[in-house]
This record gives sequence, structure tokens and C-alpha cells, in this order.
Amino acid sequence: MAAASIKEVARRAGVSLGTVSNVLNRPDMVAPATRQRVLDAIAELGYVRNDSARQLRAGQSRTIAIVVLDVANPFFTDMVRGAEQVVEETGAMLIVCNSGEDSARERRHLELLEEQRVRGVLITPVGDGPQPHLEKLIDRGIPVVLVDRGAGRASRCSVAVDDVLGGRLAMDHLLDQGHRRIAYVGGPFSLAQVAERHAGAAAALEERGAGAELRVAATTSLTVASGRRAAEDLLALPARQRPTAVFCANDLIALGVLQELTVRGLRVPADVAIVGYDDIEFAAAAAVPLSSVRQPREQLGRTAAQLLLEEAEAGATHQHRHVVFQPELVVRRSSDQPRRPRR
Amino acid sequence: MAAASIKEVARRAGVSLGTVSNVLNRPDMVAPATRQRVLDAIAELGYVRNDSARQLRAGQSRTIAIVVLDVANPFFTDMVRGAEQVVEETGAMLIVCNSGEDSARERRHLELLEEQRVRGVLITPVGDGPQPHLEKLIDRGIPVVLVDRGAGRASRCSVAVDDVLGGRLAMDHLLDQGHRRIAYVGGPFSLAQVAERHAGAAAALEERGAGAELRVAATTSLTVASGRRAAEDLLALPARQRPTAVFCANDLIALGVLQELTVRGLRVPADVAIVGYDDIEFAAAAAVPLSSVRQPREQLGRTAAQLLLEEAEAGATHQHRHVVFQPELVVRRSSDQPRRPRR
DNA sequence: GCGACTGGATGAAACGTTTTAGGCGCTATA
DNA sequence: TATAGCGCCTAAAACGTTTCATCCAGTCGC
Repeated sequence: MAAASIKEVARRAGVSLGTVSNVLNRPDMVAPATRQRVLDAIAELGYVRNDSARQLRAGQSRTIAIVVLDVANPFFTDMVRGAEQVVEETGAMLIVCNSGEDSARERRHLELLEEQRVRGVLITPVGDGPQPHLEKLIDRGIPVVLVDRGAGRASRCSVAVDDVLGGRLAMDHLLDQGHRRIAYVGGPFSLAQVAERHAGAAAALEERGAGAELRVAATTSLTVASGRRAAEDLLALPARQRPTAVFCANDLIALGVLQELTVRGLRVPADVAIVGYDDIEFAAAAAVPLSSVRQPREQLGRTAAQLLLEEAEAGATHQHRHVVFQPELVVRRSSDQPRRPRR
Repeated sequence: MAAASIKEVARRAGVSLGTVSNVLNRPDMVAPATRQRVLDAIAELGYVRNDSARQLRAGQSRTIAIVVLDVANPFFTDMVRGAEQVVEETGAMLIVCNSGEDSARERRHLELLEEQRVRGVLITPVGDGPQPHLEKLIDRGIPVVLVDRGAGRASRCSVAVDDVLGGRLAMDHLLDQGHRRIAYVGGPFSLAQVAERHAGAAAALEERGAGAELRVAATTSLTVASGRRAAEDLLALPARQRPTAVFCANDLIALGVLQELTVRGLRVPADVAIVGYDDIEFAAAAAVPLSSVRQPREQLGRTAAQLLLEEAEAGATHQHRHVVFQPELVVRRSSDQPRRPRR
């Protein structure tokens, strides 16, 4: 059964093609009797509007895209749900793309989205450098909102959480607990989140961590598996160099570290304290409930979507805005054991 | 900057419009010199193909959709990643829609997807009854593959895991451990997964659980929060009626139950054993590592995508297939403590 | 009874592709 | 020298909408 077009509906209802379109789009411009005849014809034929044709004519689609670093990371899925709420209220559609922290895939997605003439793009970009493909989108007039990333760019809106502050909160807490050998586990550092959380931690240490040291254990991605590998590396250190606390760039890594340490017989927090980042739902349910830096995940998504819709609406008169949320440290058992400094 | 069209590229390169199209789609049909001129023009103008027009002409899009019950559930995101791998190899795009276990949202998504003339739909449907909107898609000639659901329908392919068997595995294990008062926590029962896992458990009990009873604690959704609420209810029972083991319809619920029990001072597995379902990554990292019925999550997605592509390719000659995977019980600490029956 | 409106419908143009039938200038064949 | 064949290109049609200018038949005010 080939899809019926507006033309056949028109023929069946005995009206012109334009009238059918009016029934669809401005129903009160057409006389009730006629309208009913058209609606009947639509029902009988099982007519479904062809969105490609509509878009072609309109020059724009009604979909908005969100490109995330990792669909399997609960932080992003919560963000997606926030964005979804807002987007769907407007009758538009949100399509979710996964870059998997891979720059080539990100580019490929953006190309496809551009071909689709999406109405706007929410994105947590992979790299932190210049972003030629994003610029291209913007040049084309497609609004882009940076999520969880890059406040301060003039050419686009952004929504972010103060990751430097988050890093500070975590580090201050660990220093308060008496830790002096601390590791930061995370990567790649090309992700600004990773770099800034580290920067915050380093700054806190610099300011008040007399005699404390921060070792970096870089990972290739922000996953549980990466966390486990990093923990292995830490365990390979001689015991007296081994950190007594670990601050992880996100909760997945923290969970990985926790798993590996536990399997290898170390106790958390007695032997090693752990602080994660994001406060995903699973952090509280972990083997040892995980301390974490909480971000307003859904709100991040909601706000981003609102900014985007606003920009798409306003067009040229739009003023780019940068919303920054404050993170908040949630202390749980994984770091809740003061340590008497003994060095 | 309005988007440049093929026409302007043609003018700039001094060729006809059809030639530009040929450069794009069958590059070797056009003389190298001309081709280069066209490519230059494309680069200079920053031309990007308009997918709506292309689709309109082709009558079909190059996107495939996957509609899941809950994007925030790691089970589904893993499935999505599997499907993604396969779909992207073909140069198509996978768009992810979230029904949130809400039938109205599911319907709305399917309508939009139909308007978009997607090439096919992978779906884990919300309800288990007749599915008029799915039928409508199929009538229209849009291939639909049921995922994690409904083997045996004649009009579509399906990929699933034997949930009845999964329920049996869990229940047999709990009976082996000596449990006699067992609860099944999950819902809504309109989800076939929920109903079948229960059916499997009930059947196992029927066959060999002399004197054992299975109490059902129904939830409204498959989330951590639902699990916590269900656990509260169980805790409200008089101690001697309280189950000594809980089989949960999925891991999120199991994690919720685990959390609530722990907070209320019960020990797992000593006081209550727990078995979950799905074996998501976080199950192993839980406060008490969670026993769970493992499903091949990514493979489910991959296989579904392959079936869909195959069907889209084959057209009318296609034979619907039903692939069923076997689940596997993974025993971890949450249920690993035999109990001497004392009733 | 006449012009000016008005509500309701029509017809055609336009959006940007892809595709198909054909045209043009060559070279190879007879 | 005519003819067929070939390589490369062009022109035009078609896909299904939406919109805009127009038209028609009543109705109202005078």
C-alpha cells in the first residue's frame, strides 16, 4: 500500500489540494461541512503527512538533536530526559546521538544533522579546542547550545556546572579528612570536564594543601572499565607511595576504582577514600556508597533545551547566554573516615 | 547565510544541475575535470545536501528508529549501543526515542516517525495487548522488529530473551538456597517482560517448591524508586510473613530494594536474599554485589538491527524470523547464603 | 439595484533533489 | 562516407507540501 498523498485525499473529498492543506494547518479557515468531508477522506485513506515534503517547503525541520559523549552514562541520560521534557512540550522531536567520545563520530553526526536541517543542536563536544564543524553549523544559522561545557564562547549559548568549583569541593573535603597523598583519576584531558575538575582540585591543593601531593592517573575514557584499569596501576605502586584518597573525574570511573580496590582486598574508605563526580543514581547504591560532586543533571538538560528553543524563536535578535550552575558535594561512606596524617 | 542549493553550485561550476547530482551520487559517471570543478564549487559555497529534498524524491529516509521503555535504564542503553554499531556501518542514522513506559508517548513517537517515513523501527512496546499503531506501521510497509519482546507474532521479526526461562533460573536458585517465602517485585504486569519473568518463577515454584509461596509486590514502573517503595511495603509485613528472598523484575528495582532494606537495617543476604534481572554493569558494583539473570544486551540490539536491515533490503520476499536468546544466572553475594529452612 | 466586502474555496508556484530520456560530438567499424 | 556506439552532459519531470494571489458567490450598506 503506497502512502496516500494530499492529492488523493483532495480528490476523494472532492475539494482542491489547498483546502486539504488548510484543514490540516488552519482548520478554522475552512467551512465545517467541508472540513468534515476532508477529515473523513483522511481517515478512510489512512493518510499520513509526509514530513520530508513539509520540511522541504518550510526549509526547516521540527526536530532538535542532542549529541552526548556516552549514552550509557547515566549522567547523560538524565540530561537527555530533562531536555526531552522541554522539547516535547513544543510538539517537536528530540533525537539523541551518541558520539562515544569519538571526534570522528561526532563530526559524522553533525554532518547528518546538518543535512537534515535540524532546528538546533544541544551538544557536549568531544574536544576542547576549536570546533570547526560546530562553527559551520552556527554559520549556517543553526543554533547550537553547549551543554556541560565551555561557558564563555561568544557565538553560542551554554549551560554548565562550575567544574573548577566541583574539583575544589572534592579536594577540600579530602584535605579536611587528613589525606596527603591524593590521586586524580580521569581522562582524556582533552575533555574540558576532565581538565577543569583537575584544575579545581589542583588549585585547592595549591592554596592550602601544605605538603600534600596530587598524582594524576590518566584514563582513556570515562567508563567503569577505565576506572578498574587505573586502579590496577595505582595498586602497582609501592605501598608508601600509594595514594590514600582518589578523586575521580566521574562516577563511572569511581565505581570502577571501587570495584578493583575491593577485589584486590583494599578497604574503602579505611585504606583508600574515594570521591566521584556527577552523583548518578547508582553512586548511592554502590558497594560502598560513593561520595560525589552532584550536578543538577535534568535541569542542565531542561535549561539547555529552553535556551535553544528561545534562540530558534528569536532569530537574529537573540542574545547568547551562559548559565552556570553550582555543584554540591555529597559526602557518603566512601570518603567518610578522617585519617590521622602520619607522614 | 541561506543554505546554497545544488542549483547555485551548478551555476558556479558552469554545469547543469543534473551533473552536480551525478558528482554527488555517481562520481565516476562524470569526467574528472568537470568533477573537480564541481567539487570546488561545492567547497567554495559550503554546500550541504538537503536531506528533506532527497528523501522526498526517494520516498524513504535513511534513518532507523529505536523506541525504548526507558533511556535511563542501562539495559536499554546497552541495547542501543549494539544497534548503533550495526546501523552506522550502513551509513544510516539511528534515532533513539524514549517512551518512558507511557503508551501515549509511544504512540506519539510512532506517529512522528511515520511522518518521517523512517526506514524501520526497533521497538520494545509498552503494552502487551494488540498494538494498533504498530500494525499501522506495518501495513504501511515500514518494517518493525520487536526487541526483547513478543516472539511468535507472525507479522514481524522479533529478538528476545527467554524470560520464562529467566524466571525459572532465578526461582530454582532461590529454592535451592532453601528459601520458602519468596516475593516477586515488579510491574506493571502489562509489560510482558514483567509477566513472563513472573510466570517462569511461578512455574518453577509450582513444579518443585513444595510448601513454598510466592508473593507478588507490584510496582508501577521498573525504576530504583519503585524498588524502594516496594521494599517499604515488604518491611511493613509482620516479621514471620516477610519473605526471605526477593526476585526482582529488573536490576533497577533490585538496587532499590537493596538500598531500602539496608537503610532499614536488614542484612542482605542474611536476612533477605535478592536476585535481579538484566545484569547491568552496576549490578556487580552494588552495595552487595547483585545476583542477576544476564541477558546479552548489546547482542540483542545488534541482532535486531540486522534483522531490520535485512527486512528493509529484502522487501516482500522477506521471511519474518524470531530469534530467542537464552539467559544465564549470575550468582553473586546478594543471594549466596544457603538458608536452613525453619518454618 | 449597485458597489464594496467577506468567507470560503481554487490553482499554481516554489522548495531541492534524483532520475530518465535524450542530445551532441567523437571514434571505430564497415 | 555513412552508421553505430560511446562518453559526457543537459533538460525536464516528479516527489508532496505550503502559501499566495485570485476568484466566486453571497451579503451588507446605501
